[in-house]
Amino acid sequence: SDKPKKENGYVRYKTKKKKQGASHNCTYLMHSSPAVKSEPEEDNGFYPSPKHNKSSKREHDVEECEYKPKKVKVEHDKKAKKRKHDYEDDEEEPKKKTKDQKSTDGKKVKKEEDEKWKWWEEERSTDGSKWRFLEHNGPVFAPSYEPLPDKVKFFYDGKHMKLSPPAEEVATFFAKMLDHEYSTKDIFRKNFFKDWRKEMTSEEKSKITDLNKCNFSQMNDYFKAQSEARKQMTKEEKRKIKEENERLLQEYGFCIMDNHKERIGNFRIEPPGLFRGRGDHPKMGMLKRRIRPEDIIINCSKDSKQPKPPPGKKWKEVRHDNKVTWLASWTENIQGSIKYIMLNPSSRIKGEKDWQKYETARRLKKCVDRLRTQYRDDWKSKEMRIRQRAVALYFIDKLALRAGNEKEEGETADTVGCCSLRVEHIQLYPKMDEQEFVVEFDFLGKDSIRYYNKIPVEKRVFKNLQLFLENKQPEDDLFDRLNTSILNKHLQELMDGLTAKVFRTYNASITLQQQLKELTTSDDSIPAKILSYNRANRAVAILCNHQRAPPKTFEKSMQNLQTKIDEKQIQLSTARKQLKAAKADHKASHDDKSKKTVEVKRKAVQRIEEQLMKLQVQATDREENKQIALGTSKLNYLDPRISVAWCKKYAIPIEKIYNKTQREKFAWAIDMAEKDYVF
DNA sequence: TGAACGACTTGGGCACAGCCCC
DNA sequence: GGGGCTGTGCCCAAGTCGTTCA
Repeated sequence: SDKPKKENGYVRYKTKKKKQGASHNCTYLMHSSPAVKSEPEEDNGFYPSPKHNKSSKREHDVEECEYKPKKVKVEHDKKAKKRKHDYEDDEEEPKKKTKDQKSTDGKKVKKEEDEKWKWWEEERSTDGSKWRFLEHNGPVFAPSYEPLPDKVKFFYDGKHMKLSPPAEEVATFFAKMLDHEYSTKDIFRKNFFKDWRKEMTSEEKSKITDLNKCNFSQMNDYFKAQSEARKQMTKEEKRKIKEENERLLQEYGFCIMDNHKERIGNFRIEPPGLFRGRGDHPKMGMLKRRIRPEDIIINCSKDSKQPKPPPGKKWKEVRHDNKVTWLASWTENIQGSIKYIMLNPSSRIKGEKDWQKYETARRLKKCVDRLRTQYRDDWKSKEMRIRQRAVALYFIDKLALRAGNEKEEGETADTVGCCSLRVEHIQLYPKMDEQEFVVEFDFLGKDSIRYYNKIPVEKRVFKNLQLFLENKQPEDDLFDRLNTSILNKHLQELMDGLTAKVFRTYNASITLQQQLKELTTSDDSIPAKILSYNRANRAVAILCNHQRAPPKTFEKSMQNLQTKIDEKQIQLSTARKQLKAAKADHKASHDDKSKKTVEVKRKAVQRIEEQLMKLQVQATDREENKQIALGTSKLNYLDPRISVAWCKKYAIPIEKIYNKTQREKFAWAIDMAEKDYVF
């Protein structure tokens, strides 16, 4: 029997939660489960197909000669030397930079030169330091508050009331959000009002006691008018603003890191405002306070020119920690977490990490079969904790679920991942729609995005889930003997650097590679091939549950596209008739002029056919993409070398797949991947 | 040992620049 | 030249995971 011997007083691992856990469960399963026939590996599109597993000689060769930092951390030097060697055959090793890195002359490093900088061909330090030299100008602060003009009035209980500047500023935050659904939510209003009162003078506090009696409509109208005025600005005014932004970017948007001018990702400090959490966030509406220089910790080299705080102000601290990558940080007041200013994804420091991430996923590819065999075995373990770990890992692998850290109740929206799933999030169906052992998942994941899925699982998984659910309440943890720390510790033992999230990267990338192989036809036109690429990308986005709200203009834009298609079809039929007539004319006359006309008409038909096909492909793509966000997987989960190789193999310009920013981020991959690259 | 902290990646929404079409 | 649409980049919230603290 699958029934365990029950044991009380087990240790709970979920310590952060205040909720009571399941009343009891067992630590050891004293009776082994009946032998369950091992089911064949299902081909659900997530696992590599048997064909894929048997990597061909060619694939093997490619992998052997590639840029593969097997142990990225410890063999960085060797890797770099090997790469250097790899490049010697076909490419000149980049010239060594000779600038004095300790000099602020580094600023003079030309942008053009840096755009071409191939950091991936250089050796990196192995001592854990992230940089040797770092110089920057500090962050840009939010503009200070400008009081409203006198004509813009605030009313309380129907009477005009002049607010003190601090109270007025916070009131404007709310006034700006009147048209947003947020401002109607009880929690939002309650939190806002509580924090707003803290900014009021004692007189204001005694008068303003009910948010429902506050009238912000004049403020709201004022900001709408301002926004409208911005849209109506003359070209000259717009140009001036653009120039000012460019000046700020040039002054604060770059830093010098190890001799190279690097773009900073977010050099502006977040302005004050009302916190807008996602989903049912208990803190929505709270006041995000203004960040001042006294709140900022600056990180830079000891020997660099330190950023100057605004006149009369001081930084909280200036430190020189080269074990971290951030340039400045501050603590925000809502969650008490630290916010950072860091480099742009195109920077060396981010690129290296990204590259390393995909190399770890590729290492997983090599041992994933062994891991799968092991967790299947573990489904039969005598220990409950091992069974839970194995079933959770199966979900993470098969469904690309996130790890699911514990969260403090009442601090954030109630969302879960794999390890934090609760009984109420799954339903078991021994039989459903002709399928056996179906598990229905329904929960809110990251960003309160709903995850809903019904999947048939292996019998042993199903039986285990039934066991985990025994004697539990809906709000109890499904995996009460497991948390992400335990899971990751286990994974670390199985493969160096392996964590739950590596499975997501691995499954995403391998799915893209398989789908591209399956969907691409050499004879297809470029738009058709791009449709195939987007479909492969889409398969990954669906796997990772990357959803988006359908764009507000979706229906209209589809309609427009359909109108264009209809018009094009009419155009095509006219062109075809003309071609037919021209052919008949030529048949009768047999002269050169009519022959030429036939050619012209034939070309016209061809051109219109192509245009029509392009529009139809576009419509299909857009329709299929209605609620799917491709960006996240493209940017974070898909080894860019797969896409680059695909482009090279099918002669697709890389610009069709990656826009400018993406090309900058993936410069390393674009440079190194050849058409025969295999993930 | 578990909680808290810190550093970093991942994520969807939205404003707006810029392009296209009339 | 103007209006509308779309893609891009920014914004900043919300995750993951390793380290430090008590």
